[in-house]
Amino acid sequence: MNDEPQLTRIQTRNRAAILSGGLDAFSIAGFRGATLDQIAEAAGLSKPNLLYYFPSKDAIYTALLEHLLATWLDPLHALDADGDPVEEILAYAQRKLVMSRDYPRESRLFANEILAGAPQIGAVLAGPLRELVDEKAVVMRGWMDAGKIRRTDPHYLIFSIWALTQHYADFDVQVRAVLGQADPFEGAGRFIDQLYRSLLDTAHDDHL
Amino acid sequence: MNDEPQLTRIQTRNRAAILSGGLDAFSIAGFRGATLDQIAEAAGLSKPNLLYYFPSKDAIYTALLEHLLATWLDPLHALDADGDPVEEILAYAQRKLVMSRDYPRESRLFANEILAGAPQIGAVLAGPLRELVDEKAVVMRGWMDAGKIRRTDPHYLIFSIWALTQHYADFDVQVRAVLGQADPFEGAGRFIDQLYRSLLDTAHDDHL
DNA sequence: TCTTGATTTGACCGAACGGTCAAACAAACG
DNA sequence: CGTTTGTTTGACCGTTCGGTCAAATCAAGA
Repeated sequence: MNDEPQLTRIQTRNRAAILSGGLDAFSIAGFRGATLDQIAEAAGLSKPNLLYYFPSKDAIYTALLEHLLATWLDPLHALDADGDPVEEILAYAQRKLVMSRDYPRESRLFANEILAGAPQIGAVLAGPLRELVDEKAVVMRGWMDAGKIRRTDPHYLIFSIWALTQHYADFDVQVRAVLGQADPFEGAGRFIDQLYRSLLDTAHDDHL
Repeated sequence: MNDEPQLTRIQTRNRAAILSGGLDAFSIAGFRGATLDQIAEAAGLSKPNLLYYFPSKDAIYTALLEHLLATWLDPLHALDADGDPVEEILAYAQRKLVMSRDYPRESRLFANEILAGAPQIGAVLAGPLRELVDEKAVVMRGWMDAGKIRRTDPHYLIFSIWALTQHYADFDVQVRAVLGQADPFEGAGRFIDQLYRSLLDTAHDDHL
């Protein structure tokens, strides 16, 4: 049942350090561009010691992707069919934006994997991810049929939320270069709110 | 004046093949992840022959980025302060989307460079790009002051267009995995149109 | 035709790569 | 304390990396 039966303190500490170092390296340079020496230095370990805890570079990368995927879809999962439609979608977008703010390395790791053609997680995209998206698309279509939000394509709506929120993690360097020093996430949150409210709210144009 | 005074047919053909092969390799794996052997094979040349036309891996990468930057900002440049505000912004978004459809490798090359921290084009982002964005933000603010489009933050509006359009090039694999086989760009164009029309149009809620 | 310059390549270089291994070292526990 | 298990590392291996070079080949004009 339990994959990791007993871990010593040292194992827990060093495995975490390796995963953090690997996240640093892979999220910047991708799988092929990152090196074990970089990861070892970031983790504060020697390269052979690193390979004492993980059998290969691949294993570190796979562990990171698995851990990522385990939480990456939570915000969409939490979209509640019984909640207020506009507020549910807005809250989903805000959750995704918070993830971009708090876990930018994870977002960039994901982006690098997709850019490389999703060699590791391609099956997840075409399987569980697609099913989840389709399920939530049905929910949204129900809201549209009920006249609670304006009619639009639910799949592209979800894509737009992914794009808008992950942009602030993946293209952080560009955003900050254009905006100057300020923290972009507050303004981004406000804009995204306004954008989807004006798209989804039926109060504005329908029965006035 | 002219950087490349005379190029033989062979030089023209082989330089183009190398740049295309480099674009393939760098856009998938990033600068560090791509190898000269990959580029040489994609270009149909031997590695030493490749280095006869370009002095180094860096030179290929730099040439690609320079060529990219020369055209990357054209769609935003074309945003006309004297045109119809809503249609200008919509047309800009559509131009960017067409670039994602027709030049996905260039978009992914750019994405990889930014993800890596923009080591080569950081100065361009903080310089010419920022100035261009600020200039167009002033134009948009003028439109808002004149009541021609709804008031919002011009910088985040531009970011949102970048995010929404480049997403379909950079995350193409993911989009196609979720949608199935279909071509995503037609639907994306429709959605983006609807999205920005509902955000920007003042006809709906203001003076009704 | 011959010659000259442009092009191509096999062989090679030192460095960096992912990974191995035996030996040294530290921690826990009786 | 000694022993046993867990941990760390220096030295090393084969491969791949970016890049070099002299020699071979090709193209084109006199």
